Amino acid sequence: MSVLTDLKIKERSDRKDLIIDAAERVFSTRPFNRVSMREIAGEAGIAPSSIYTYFPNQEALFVEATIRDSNLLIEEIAGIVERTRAGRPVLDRVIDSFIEFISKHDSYFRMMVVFMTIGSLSPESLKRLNEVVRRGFRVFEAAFKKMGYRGNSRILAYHIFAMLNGILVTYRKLPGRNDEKIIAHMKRVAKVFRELLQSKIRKDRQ
Amino acid sequence: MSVLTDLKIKERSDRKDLIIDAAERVFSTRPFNRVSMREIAGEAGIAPSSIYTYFPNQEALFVEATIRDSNLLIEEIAGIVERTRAGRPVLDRVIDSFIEFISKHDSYFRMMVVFMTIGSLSPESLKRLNEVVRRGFRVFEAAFKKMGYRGNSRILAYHIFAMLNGILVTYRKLPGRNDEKIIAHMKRVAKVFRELLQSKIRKDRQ
DNA sequence: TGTACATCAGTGAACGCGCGTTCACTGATGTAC
DNA sequence: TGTACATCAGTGAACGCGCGTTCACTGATGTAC
Repeated sequence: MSVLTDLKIKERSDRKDLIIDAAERVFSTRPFNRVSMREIAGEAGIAPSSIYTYFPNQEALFVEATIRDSNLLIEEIAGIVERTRAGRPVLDRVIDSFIEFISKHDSYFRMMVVFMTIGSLSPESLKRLNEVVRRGFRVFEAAFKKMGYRGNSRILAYHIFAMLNGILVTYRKLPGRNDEKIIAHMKRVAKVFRELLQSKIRKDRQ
Repeated sequence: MSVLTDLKIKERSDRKDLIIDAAERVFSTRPFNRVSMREIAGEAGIAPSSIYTYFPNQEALFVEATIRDSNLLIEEIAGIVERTRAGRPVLDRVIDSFIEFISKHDSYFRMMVVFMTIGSLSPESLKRLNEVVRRGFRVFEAAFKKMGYRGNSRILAYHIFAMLNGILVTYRKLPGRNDEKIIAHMKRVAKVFRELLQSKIRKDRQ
């Protein structure tokens, strides 16, 4: 019985993933005010009403998608921080990976911005999203420690997270440039922070 | 005849302002997916159709509102940079003023984010908004020069603008804190950048 | 092995709603003689 | 000063549309005997 139940749960989660995949494809091809349950259902090849078998409403679907992608991103960054040996340029790698991930997962980023800007989420959703963000902070802190920063790395984590978000919001849609150029530009702008921080760390060591 | 024409133009611009004022009041009290032409008209005390006497469509109204506020903000920052004597902490003042302005003009910020995220503006609107952003960069550059920074102040301007945007997007709606605390938090996080930059300027001077 | 029944993912049609925008019109104001 | 006409800001009703969500149902699959 337990085996069967497990199978059921697995199946259910597979189907949820399928719907989330479709939602992301829609999110990354339409302006977000055009993303509708009908559109998502069409992309997934099911009836709009079927979505409600797996998600209680639209917000829950978007939140679940965001959390799924956040976990991917956090794992990727955590892996980089872990694998980088002391003395190697961990922050550059973290910055590059963050910017590349979000450029590749446009849908994820747009959902994030919607949540941050709308500010009318259910308490349950808010709680889940906040938990993810806090885990993200911890990974950034680990990176600063690895760089040899001895000051308050919590506020640095607040700073870099917001700074990277800002660069993505601000330059994601530079008119008249292709994606590659835009990504290069974003990385260059983000590394201003890394250079300043490194210069400070060296100075403090003296 | 010219005098009368001038009066007409003045009147027209006054009425546009009136509608923009109403739009901003609506924008700052409703989540932005609830901001409608009907709602704005109601707030302005006119019929929805009357808005179309002054603005060709919704996008044009939002763009005009954004540009009006941007000019206010840029003038404020430019004034601060101009009035601050050399050696005084110009960047702290600029940061504080930026964060306070945008916290006070929530509607402005939300429109900005919508534009940056949607990416489906008409070329005309895009051009006008870009022109404003470029003027903003120039003001930031002036501030860095005033601080005695001798390096590439253009990329610093790109950086600080995006960083401030990011801080506002990310922390504007921290759950469980009042506005005052949130503003203080944002200023603290933004000043990480100022501290690092100042440390670098001092080091370069040695 | 065959039959009756239970479960439940998935459906299609519909509900009620609010949206941006258009358009024929009204009525106040200004102009010409 | 009085009358006919032109202008045009502002209106109310309507257009067509797409939205999130609900619900009575179907039909495939699994279970019990």
